[in-house]
Amino acid sequence: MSAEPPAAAEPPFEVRPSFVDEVLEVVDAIPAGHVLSYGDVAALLGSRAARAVGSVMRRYGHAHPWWRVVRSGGLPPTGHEARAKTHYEAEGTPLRALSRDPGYAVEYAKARWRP
DNA sequence: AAGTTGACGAAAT
DNA sequence: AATTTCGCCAACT
Repeated sequence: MSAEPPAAAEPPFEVRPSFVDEVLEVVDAIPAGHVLSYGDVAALLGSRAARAVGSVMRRYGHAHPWWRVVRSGGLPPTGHEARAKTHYEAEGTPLRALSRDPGYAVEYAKARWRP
């Protein structure tokens, strides 16, 4: 018998109908002076897709407080280091000087938003 | 339609 | 410590 066994295994997790909307909603909820990492945003959605969060932010984040989402360790978004620093100083986000890389980073342990 | 890329991240090498 | 590999999901080619 030849019938092909599709063996379609269903995902053990719920399928998110709109990952994009949920990402933007979380970002919009981060209070001024605080930050979340890309991975944290994904984790709040029950996912590990930190990269997908970055992809969403690049295309749709322009109308949202994109500077409140940082990389692991508090490094600002790639390609917008200087732009983000202006926002952090205006919001009083705790920063830390670095001797390398963009020259500064957010003090993630202090600035991290805990919902 | 299938593969590649990308504001990422942690673990393995 | 640096580079590579894998994971996740949307957008682009």
